[in-house]
Amino acid sequence: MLDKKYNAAEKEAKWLNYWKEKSVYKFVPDERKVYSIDTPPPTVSGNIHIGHIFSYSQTEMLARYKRLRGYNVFYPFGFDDNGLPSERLVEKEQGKKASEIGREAFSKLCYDTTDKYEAQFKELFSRMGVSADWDLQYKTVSPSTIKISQTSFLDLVKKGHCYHKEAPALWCNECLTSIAQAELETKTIKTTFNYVNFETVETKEKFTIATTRPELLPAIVAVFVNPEDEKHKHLIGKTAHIPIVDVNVPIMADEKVAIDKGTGVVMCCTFGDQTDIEWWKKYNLPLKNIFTSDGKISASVPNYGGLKIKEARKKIVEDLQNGGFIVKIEELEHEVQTHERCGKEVEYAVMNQWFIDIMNHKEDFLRMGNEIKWHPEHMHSRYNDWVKNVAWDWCISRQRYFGVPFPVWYCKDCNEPIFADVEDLPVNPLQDKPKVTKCPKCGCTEFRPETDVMDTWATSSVTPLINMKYGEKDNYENILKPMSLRANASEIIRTWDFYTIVKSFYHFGMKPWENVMISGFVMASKGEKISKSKGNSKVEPIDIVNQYSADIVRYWAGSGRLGTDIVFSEETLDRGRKLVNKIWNVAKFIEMHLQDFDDRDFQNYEYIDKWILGKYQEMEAGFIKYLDEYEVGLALNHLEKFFWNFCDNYVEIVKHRLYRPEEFGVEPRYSGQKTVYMILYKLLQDFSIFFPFITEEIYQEIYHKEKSIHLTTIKEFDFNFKEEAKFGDLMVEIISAARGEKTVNNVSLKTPIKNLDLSVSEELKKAIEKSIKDFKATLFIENLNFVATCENYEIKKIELDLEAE
RNA sequence: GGGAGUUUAGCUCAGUUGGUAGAGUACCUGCCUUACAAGCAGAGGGUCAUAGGUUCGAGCCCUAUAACUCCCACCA
Repeated sequence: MLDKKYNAAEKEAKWLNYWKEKSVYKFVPDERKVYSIDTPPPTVSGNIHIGHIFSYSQTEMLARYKRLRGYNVFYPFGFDDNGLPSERLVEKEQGKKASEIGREAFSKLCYDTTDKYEAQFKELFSRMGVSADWDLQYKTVSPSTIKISQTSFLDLVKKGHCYHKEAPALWCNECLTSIAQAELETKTIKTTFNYVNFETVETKEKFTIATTRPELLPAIVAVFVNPEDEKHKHLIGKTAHIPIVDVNVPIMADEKVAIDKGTGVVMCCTFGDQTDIEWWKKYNLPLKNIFTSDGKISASVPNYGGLKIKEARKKIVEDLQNGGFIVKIEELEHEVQTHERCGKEVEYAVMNQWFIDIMNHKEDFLRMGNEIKWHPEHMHSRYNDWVKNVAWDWCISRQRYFGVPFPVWYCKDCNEPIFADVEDLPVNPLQDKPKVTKCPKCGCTEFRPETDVMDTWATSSVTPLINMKYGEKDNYENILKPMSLRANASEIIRTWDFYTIVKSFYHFGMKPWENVMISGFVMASKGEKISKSKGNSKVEPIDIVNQYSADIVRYWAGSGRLGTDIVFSEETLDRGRKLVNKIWNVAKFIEMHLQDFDDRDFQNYEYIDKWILGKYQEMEAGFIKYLDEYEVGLALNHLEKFFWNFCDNYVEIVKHRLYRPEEFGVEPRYSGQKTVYMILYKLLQDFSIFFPFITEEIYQEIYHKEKSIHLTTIKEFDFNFKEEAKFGDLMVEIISAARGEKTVNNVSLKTPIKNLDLSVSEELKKAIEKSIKDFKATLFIENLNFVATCENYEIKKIELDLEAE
């Protein structure tokens, strides 16, 4: 028998253990159709917050739904531990920079630290009942994933989609590495707009340029004006003399210059922004690299060498002012590009980097996006916007330590890259030697290893390959190409989703997944995002789970609409608590009445039983429809509504029949038993998606002691009880009205009704007559009188027996 | 500047093809009812952001506007 009170902590621990022991969620290929999920490997950021629970829960529920629908669900779990996020975490914990710790020691610290946090993450996700097959767990720096990343890299090199080139790249002088466009975050900052006078060499004519970055004056290589600019076009072709740094540069024309922005005259520096790079390439301008990699002015720059960028800015402005070159200085708020990992402004640096070709295949990536179904659909436009706007090839090399090494050496003499053989992977060029003994190009016998490592996303973008054990003998390539579902939050559409599509297209010429499901964010309060830096997550996930139980926290996590932000809400948790409690109580009630029940074929249902069976069938159709659209929250809502109707109306009606067969008959009682037996079974299945623990407890107690509810499948009813569903609802309305009459008279619902006079339609009258005993018993009616006919129904008189009190 | 989303009861949110506006919660009232007082029954509470338009009829469709959120582009 079910316990009087449900002890969530105890039962949840028990079932976690049971599922693990019985390998309930283990993926074993068989004849069933596979539903495969490409789970986002969470970044091991050292900070687990409530948002993690939210974003993984909806996917988790979908996995459970697909399992109930008979799919063989492939549901792996991974951790994204390589790369800059982990490095920054370690630097923060150690209070030292990676460069101060040393490459090897630092890498070891990274491994230890990520292991520690991974264990915490895994613990939390397990506690939440995530039904992943933990045997499929991976991390993005293990030998096997390094091997896959390196294989992917070599494949792209071989196919000509990945190249090594000295080119300007985005540079973070806080993290001391190049970064990719996708890692940029715009930030509004306050700065000054400085109007500086230049003059032409030829005519000594003064003209003004406006700049926010005067420290770039030593890097100036040209001045541009718009060819249509009446005020300035006469300057074109002349030479500008730059004050302070005392150099002469050509004045050139380009239609990209906005006449009404600033003064309409722009200085081109190598490099201040992306337009500079464009012009540099287009007009073949010289290169003046004035920044060091750690954010200072190069020693070679007179007067300003060695200063930090901001210091140099201040000093140059002072010098310009002293020289009388400043016309005016305006306060300005503008947006700058910062590195999302550290928030510092980015610069540009010309270095040898590995790039993956993006620009030549944008059309293909858009086509891939079109072939994928996006849920919700409008998230597709975020992908499209990004692909259309991306302006750089993807720089995948990072001048960091903790990541996947490039399987590459270079010839010491001619710099020819020497690639490892695929069969030798994984390799670490810092420790391993190339197979060849001399450079195939120049014959030199000495090599230097590539010291850069790959970008985090270069590895995260091969999760489908990791899942399919790409390159191994017994791989899942044929069942996971493409995978069924990718699920993640909207913020990483441009990184994780995009790069994965890029790689899948280059490797296989096809989309990586059939469906993409995008979740919203958890907001700390309305309009305020939970973020690591703000530390505004008010609750610790594990505390919440301990306080409410995993099932109840899942109720909150599952209640949002797909793609819509959610606020952490105790009210929602309370609602979940009530629901779970109700499920327990009604199960107890049903179990009590099933003690002598044996399940056999039965057709002769009572009218009101047909009503609830018909209602269930209606509900189930909608429930399935929502879930097929990935709308987990709406499905839950829909199910919940039916459930309360079942408890408050159906159970109240049928209970008299269940308690008193001597009065209502043995077969009508059986009809009720069979009905609650079937409906509870289905409710448990449906709720098992959201509440895997309590449903398992009830299921095993009442229905099956040997098998997990999570291994059952849904079989839809094929009743035809539409009419009963309709007239039953009308009866419930009448019952409700009669209850209301008792309530307004401040009497208990048990108070007998001496006379109930109804005017009803012929059809409703028939329906009531068919369920007359149930109807009268529910309301404690002594005399039910049909006094007239009308369209639906009308309650003519309710006479309560107040004496009976 | 371009794009996307949101705006419905005090609060959190549903509202499928256009047909009298919904749930939960909170507040108020009553009821210990052979599962559940963590419950049950009931009441009040809304100019569906604003302004136009289409339509016999608009929360829903069209146009414009506003506020909030997000993405992209803007470093001269």
